[in-house]
Amino acid sequence: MTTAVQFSRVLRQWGRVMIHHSRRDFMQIMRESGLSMPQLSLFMRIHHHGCGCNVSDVAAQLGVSNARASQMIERLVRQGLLERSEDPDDRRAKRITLTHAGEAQVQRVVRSRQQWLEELTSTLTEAQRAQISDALVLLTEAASEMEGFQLGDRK
Amino acid sequence: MTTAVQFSRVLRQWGRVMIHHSRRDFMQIMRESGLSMPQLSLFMRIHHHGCGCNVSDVAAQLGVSNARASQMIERLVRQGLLERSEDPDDRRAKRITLTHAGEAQVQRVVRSRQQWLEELTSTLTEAQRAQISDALVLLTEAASEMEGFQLGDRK
DNA sequence: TGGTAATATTAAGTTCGCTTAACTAATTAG
DNA sequence: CTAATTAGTTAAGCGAACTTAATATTACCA
Repeated sequence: MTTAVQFSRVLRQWGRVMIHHSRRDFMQIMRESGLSMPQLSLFMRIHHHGCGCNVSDVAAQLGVSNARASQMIERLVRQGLLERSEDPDDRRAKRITLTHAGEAQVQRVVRSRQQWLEELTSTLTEAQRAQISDALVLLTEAASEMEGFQLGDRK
Repeated sequence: MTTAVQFSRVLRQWGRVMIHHSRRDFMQIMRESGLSMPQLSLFMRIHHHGCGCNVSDVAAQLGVSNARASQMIERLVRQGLLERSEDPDDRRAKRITLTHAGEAQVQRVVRSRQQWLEELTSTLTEAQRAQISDALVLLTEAASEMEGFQLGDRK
């Protein structure tokens, strides 16, 4: 018998494990790269958002004034992690993109998560993987339907 | 057929959904309670750690000097969120614990996560729950074995 | 027992994050 | 075409975060 309470406890436990790891890796990379939490988060956002945010977008994402966003971007541009180019459609605006070096930082985060999950994968049998995979698809779809969370199959 | 690559992609997707929510709720509560990220994180740590950390523990957890930890704690004690008492075993040290009000802040975070998961639970059938539950137990145990992550069945 | 190490706090000073305000340049509206 | 708006940058300044150094108290050790 699986009561709703038991079920949600199992969900929470797995969530704890995931978040614990994710957080630890993230902070590790923060330290190693010398980037702050908002900075690295910003990189992840730009990466996932795809292409060009402008300065105002960045400010809104970070919950910060336009002036501050401009200052942060300025510093990161000087460090060679971000690139600032004119928006051809509106010459007042700037397109903010990751440089090769900036993208590399994002990849460190992505890879660290991937690595842990793949280690985990390797400890499971084929049958277990199939079972878990089906279950997680169910869950993810349920969550997605619950509030239109953007899944997106980005690469 | 479930290849390792496919499997780990499914895992990542669910992870993304979880972390996205967890993060959003956390920041919401930060804003509402007027606590900073390190402060609220600290509360979660103290809560999960069980009983009394001392000042040095807090400093280590936060990656900060002892002096700074002492200052932060001082402020939170004044706000009535933390309690500072003498360690009977070592009278140099102080035991840092959450007050009722501090624990209440932790509970806001805990409940917000719980609530989302329970909403999710309610959209699933009994059979689906059982299936997912089994799968997550497998996963959590695998992760636990992989590196002795402390599960702990607190309450 | 006397000296050294550990724990916590306080003081002083520095750095950093962030905001408001003023300014420039490009766009849109009347 | 002029006026108003919008995007971004720069400057000035406040306050919080953090550090080092000094101090007090307690524990350990030889």
